[in-house]
Parts: sequence; C-alpha cells; structure tokens
Amino acid sequence: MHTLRDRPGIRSIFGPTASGCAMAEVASNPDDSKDQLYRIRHSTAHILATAIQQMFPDARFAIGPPIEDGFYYDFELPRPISPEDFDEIEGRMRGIVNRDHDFVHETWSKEKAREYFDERDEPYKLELIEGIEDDEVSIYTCGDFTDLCAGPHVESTGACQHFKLRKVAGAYWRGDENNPMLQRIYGTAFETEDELEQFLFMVEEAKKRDHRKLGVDLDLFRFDDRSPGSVFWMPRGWTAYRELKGYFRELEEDNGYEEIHNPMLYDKELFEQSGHAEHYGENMFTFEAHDREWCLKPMNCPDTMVYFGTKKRSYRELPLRVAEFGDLHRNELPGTLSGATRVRHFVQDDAHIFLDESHLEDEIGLLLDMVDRTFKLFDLRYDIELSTRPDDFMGDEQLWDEAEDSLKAALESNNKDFEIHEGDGAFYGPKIDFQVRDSLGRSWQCATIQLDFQLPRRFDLTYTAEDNTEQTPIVIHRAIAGSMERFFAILVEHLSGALPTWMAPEQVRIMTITDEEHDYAYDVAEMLQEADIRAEVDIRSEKIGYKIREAETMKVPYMLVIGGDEVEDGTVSVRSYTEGRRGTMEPEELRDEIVKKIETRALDVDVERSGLTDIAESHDGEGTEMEERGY
RNA sequence: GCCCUUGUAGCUCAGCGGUAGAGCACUUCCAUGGUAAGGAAGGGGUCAUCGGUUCAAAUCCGAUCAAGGGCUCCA
Repeated sequence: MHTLRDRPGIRSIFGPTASGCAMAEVASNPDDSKDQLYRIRHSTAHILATAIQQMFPDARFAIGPPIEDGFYYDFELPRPISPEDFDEIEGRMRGIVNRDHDFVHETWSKEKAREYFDERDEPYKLELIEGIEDDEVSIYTCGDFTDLCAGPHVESTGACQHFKLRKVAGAYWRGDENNPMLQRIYGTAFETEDELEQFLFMVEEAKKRDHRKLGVDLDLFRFDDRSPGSVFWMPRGWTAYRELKGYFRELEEDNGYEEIHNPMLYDKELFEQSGHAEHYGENMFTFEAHDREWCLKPMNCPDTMVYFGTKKRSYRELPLRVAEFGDLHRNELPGTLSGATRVRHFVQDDAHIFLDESHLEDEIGLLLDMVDRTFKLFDLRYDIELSTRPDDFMGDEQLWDEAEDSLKAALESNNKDFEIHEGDGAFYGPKIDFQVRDSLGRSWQCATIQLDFQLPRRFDLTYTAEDNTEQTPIVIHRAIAGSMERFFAILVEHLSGALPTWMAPEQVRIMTITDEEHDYAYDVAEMLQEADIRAEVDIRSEKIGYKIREAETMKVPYMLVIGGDEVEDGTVSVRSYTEGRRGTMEPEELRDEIVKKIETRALDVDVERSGLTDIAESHDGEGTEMEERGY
C-alpha cells in the first residue's frame, strides 16, 4: 500500500510552516497520541463542555473530538445556542483555564460508568459505552466535569490558553439523519497566541479568494434566486470557461475521442432502464407532459449507451472513446447548495470508453497521463485513491479481481502513489478517484475513473469479437475536471482569480495617457486582435494611475501604457500582472510573446503570489481517524 | 431535508419603532494628467417576499424564498 506521506507540498492556507506547523505535527504523527496540540484541542473541547454544563445543567453531552483545524463538541441543549452566546461561554472557559484544574484520569468498570451516566441521564454516553469492547472504560475529570474519554489530555486546564469559539452548527447524532439533531460548537486552539492569530488571519485571507466573492468582483459569474443552484455566467467568465472547455476538447481530440451531444430532456423510461431512477430517482427533476413522464438527465451515461447501440459494433472499434459535455440537472436538497461547487445545473467533461479487458491497463495509463497533464497545467497537487470491490458487488468475481489488478498495474507502472480503499468501489465496478486540494484547504473530488460491468448489460450492448462471437463491452466512466463549474471555481480560488493569459477573459488592456494617443492605441489593439488576442482599449479621460489600478484589480495579465513617447517611437510600455513594469517593447514582439503563451497554455501566474503556504502533509483519512478516536 | 446565522442602491456596509444613509461603481462637467484612486455636480433603493403587532415597521413577531456555515450526500 502506498501512502502520500512523503509527497511534499500539499498546499493549504491553514498551517504556519516555517516553525513547526501545528497541523503538520498532528498530521505527521497521526499515531502519536501524546501530540501536544492534539491534547490541547481535545482538552479545550472538555473545557467548552464544562462551561456548557455550568450554563445548562440539563445539557446532555455527546462527543467532543479534536479535528483538523480545531475541535468541536456536540450537545443536546434546552435552547438554541447562537454566536451571541460565545462571549459568555468563552468567559466561563477562560475562568476554567485560569483556575488551572487538573485533568484526572481514572479507569472505571463498565458497570460503574453505566451507573454514573445513567444517573445523570446521559443517553449518548451510555450508547458510547455499549460500543466499547473492553470491560473497563477510560474517564477524565476536570473540575466539575467528568467525561467518558479515551484521552489523552494536558496536565491541567492552564495549558489551554489560546482558544477561540468559531461557529455553531447542527449535527445529527452519529451523522445519521434519523437520529436527533444536536448542537455542535466549533472552536480552535493552539499552543501559542501567535499561532492562533495567524490561523485566524489566514481564515480571513482565505475568504478573500472565495470564488463566490471573486466571481462577482471579477465579473465572471453571479447567482440569482430565479434559478438557485445554477451559475449565471457573465461575458468575462464565459470567455474563460470556453477556453477551459476548449482545453478539454483538444485533450480529447488528441487522445482519440469522439464527441457527441444529446438532449437534456428524456422520457423517464431511459433512466428506468439504466437503473438510475431506482437508485438516483430522488435527485432527478421529473415532470409530466403529453401523458408521459419526463426527466432532466442527471448524467450522460444512459444516452451514451444508447449511442453505442445505434449500430452493429466490431472489436476493431474498441476502445471506443465517446465524450459528451452534456448539461446535467440534479435535484440537490436546498441546504446543500454552495456557490459554483455544489449546484443543480452543471456540465461534466464526461466521457465513456467502451473496451474489453485486454485494453484496460493501457487505457488506464492513458487516462492517468491525461489527468496528470491537466492538473500540472494549473500546478494543482492531487491524491489518488483506488476503491475495490464492495460487499454488495454485482457481476463476476474473477472479472473484478482481474480489473482491480489492471488498475493497480497501471498505477504502478505509471509511478503513481495511491491509497487503497478496500470495499469502497461502486456496486458496478472498481474506481480510481483523484482529490485535489483548493486554497481554502478543502479537498475536492475532481477526476474519477470508474469501471462499469453492469450498464452495458442493462442496455444489451454487444460488439462482434475477433472470433465472430457477440461480447459485452466493459465501460469506463471518466471525467477529469468532474464538474466544469466546480473545477472553474477551484481554479479561481487556487489562482486567487489571476487566470493565466490563455484563459484570461481580457488578455491585454491598452491605456492611453491623453486624448492624443487614441488612434495609435486602436491600431495596436487591432494588430493584437488580428492575432486572436483579447485586447481592450481604455481611452477614458482618467489619470493613468486610475486606469492601472482598475486593470490590476481586474487582474488583466498585460497592461499597455501609451503616451506621446510610445506613439513617437512606435512602441508600447508593458506592465504585466505578475512581473510589474517591464519597459517598452515593439508591439509585434509583444504580440508574438502572447501568442506563444496562449498556444502553449503557459501558467504565467505566480501561484505563490496567492499567499499559499506549504504544509508537510495533511490528509483526510487522519482527520476521520481523529474524529473517531475521541468520544 | 434538519440545526444556527444572514438578506438595506451594481459592490462593501451603517441605520434597529417616527416612513432611507456613506464609500466605491455609474452619468455629466472641469482637469490632458506617465505606471494601484484628480475635482465637482447628479441619477439610482416598494430596506428579499407575504402577513401580523402598532397611531407609526427597514427596525418587533410569524411564514415563505434565497444565501452562508454545518449534518447528510455526492461531481
């Protein structure tokens, strides 16, 4: 099994780096339960619980673990808590810290623990006790608050000086919506005040590059109540989006794909045949017209299957690679929508590859290369997960084994590090998922490669093999960006809105000093436009500083200043977003430079400029492990 | 869907019981100014929607819609 532990530089804004990043320590020692930061956060969660107990003697307590950037504690309370309560809670916590209570560890028999928590009417603790295998349980007492807890903790509350409550949220007991809704309070804590302040500063910085804010500031896209969960693309954003789509289209053409385009609207029957109506029906928009039941397609697989079946197929056509940028609609729950990353209408850079088993390893290798090239194009780091046969799998066990071996072999022969998630595959086939991490430290599943042994059967798809028998093809579902909308949003955040020249909606802005230079400015613009460069002219009667400021704010890659000198010499004064002032150039020389950057899709923006810092490593598995450990 | 928070001009926000304000943006005028904000004047809001309390509601209450943070689910 491979891990990504040694992979340098997963980027996150969370995490001071220079001197022992707090989180990096947690992450680099996931099994070292004595980690000081872990203890501080875990202990601060108990201090929070103690304060809550003082304020609400009837409160019931659930769990309070440390997490990646702090801690939380879940409570059942007699009234809703709101951020306005934080002052009082933090005040009480401060008092508990100042009194420097010891954390006293004891080991109780299960029986004793049951009696204790039963007497105090703590159903969640009782349920936790039942889940513990040992005959004895670990108990920590701090001041007046005694909690079932595996620990470890700091010696005394005085060690938890630097904390802050951050937000309240609802959370179902054990994450199950059939269970009662508890109130969760999130907070964070650090070893030093400096680290706490730096963390809070970085959270603020992260907000500034939120795609929802940048999307409006840079005039890329908007949202509107008249279609919640959909992106309304503005001209600038749509231009950039088209460039991104153009990249994927070209990548597909270069790799032997053909592209189709199908309707959005279908007789629901199609999705009954595919099985989606049964498994995915709740997420589909459906309605009735002309005495038929219709739906908006939530995925492209079924109509691509239909395409394959439109004629008799030969083994000579395989692998058949069919791409579709279909418009998809999914009926996501109102509370789950979020910016452009979680929407109801989106487009995938989707493709389905029909092949037989013998093609698998080579085809996966090709896909790994396409994924790698794409993420490298934007200097995005990513993790790979291989998910294998689940308990409820369908199909032939031997086929599964061989397919999984092919996936592994392809990953290994391409020198990819990956983690294996046993039993996490879909019921219809194993898969490889790619997680990229955005600048807010969130990781997103973008690319995915999923094998499917079932769908071709449901559509009775066959091809004629070399021996003249009819065979059922295997299908690979694959996407690299995943959702184009989401991927675009990730790029905006990753690059802080400074898109590389090839994607930039406005590549060049030409600014004049006085009215005398208008004609020359338009001449230069025309020359650049002839070369398919997106150049705009700013001849407004504003001072040059004002025009520059506006162009900088809009993150235009090339800013050309034209005054009397430039007109006289036939030059342009070049200022670039990443490099600042560059001096004067011949317009044709500049044109050639820009054309070359566009052709090569150069990443001519400084990713570091966006304020990202590297941390040693931090991955999701450990966060989960931490959450499970504390109870 | 559930929990908490929020919803005032294109943007950022103030006002929090006596029927709307600022900065930026926009329009016009003056200024023609060399690398991140020149000056002046002006236009623009049924304060998310619907209902209630009140002599009086942007302000208090309720419902709905939407957004944000979570839970859940996923691309």
